Amino acid sequence: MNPAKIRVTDFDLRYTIESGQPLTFFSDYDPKKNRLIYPTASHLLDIKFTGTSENGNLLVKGSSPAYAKRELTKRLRLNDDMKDIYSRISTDEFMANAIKKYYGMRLTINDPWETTLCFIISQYNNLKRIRGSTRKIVDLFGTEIKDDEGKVVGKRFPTSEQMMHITEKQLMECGTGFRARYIRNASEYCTNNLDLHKLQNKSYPKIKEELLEIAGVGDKVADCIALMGFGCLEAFPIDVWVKRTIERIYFKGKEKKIKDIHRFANERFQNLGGYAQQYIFWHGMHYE
DNA sequence: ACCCAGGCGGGCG
DNA sequence: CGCCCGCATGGG
Repeated sequence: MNPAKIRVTDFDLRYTIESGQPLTFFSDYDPKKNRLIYPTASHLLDIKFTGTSENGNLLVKGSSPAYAKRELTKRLRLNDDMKDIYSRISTDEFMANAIKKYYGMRLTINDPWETTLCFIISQYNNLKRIRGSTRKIVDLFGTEIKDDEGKVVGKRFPTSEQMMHITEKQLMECGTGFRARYIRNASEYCTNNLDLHKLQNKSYPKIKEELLEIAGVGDKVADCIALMGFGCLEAFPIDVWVKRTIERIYFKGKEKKIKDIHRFANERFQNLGGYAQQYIFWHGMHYE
């Protein structure tokens, strides 16, 4: 089958993949070739980027062109008008620099359950270890993905129901530490009490409210899931890097409460807090 | 050796 | 309520 060719503008595959979103944790990316192997629910997509961040193409193998286009348009938020978004979140020199440095970095939309797991694992953790743990879970317990000839080409994330049967000890062996208990609980809860897919078209406050019912999911993780699992651009997750960076840039290094930072971000970035946050996080983390 | 990481729940005042 | 603490584990 011919590869799908998708025109993209204001898009950078590398920054999008590497910027600490769930995609980072369970797909294979080769920066030299600018090529991504990405497991969706049913296919293993082989994605190659050519061109520049202003004007490029995605060449996608591994599925029909129609599927590839539909899936990636959603997952990589290809319909976002980045020029408009940038003009609205570029409120000062720091934001302008962040946008310039990581031009084309998109938010992504990931499977809600995968997103939930990734961000439960993320708490009080670092990117390298989050990646290691999630990959190990997929390797050990994931579902096989087959191509048209029935050949196994990769694995995808286990469902909550599949994960319900993984013991705490097995989860600990994946390096999840004290989060193993939360993972077990979330697997049960999202199998028996909360169907994440039914939150799909709900409002951000409603989605967050429901997510907070999962033991092991707090304010920050719920915002991450709302943003990267459900696409709520008004969510503004505040982790240590975002907090630290905002205090440094906008409050002369003075410590602020999470609540105050939420208020600040709401006033400044309005319903595009999620995008602003992604640039603050990634640029702030690599600052100096 | 020591400190920290895309935080959270529980316990205490 | 707000604040403080412990939590597993590997890398700097």
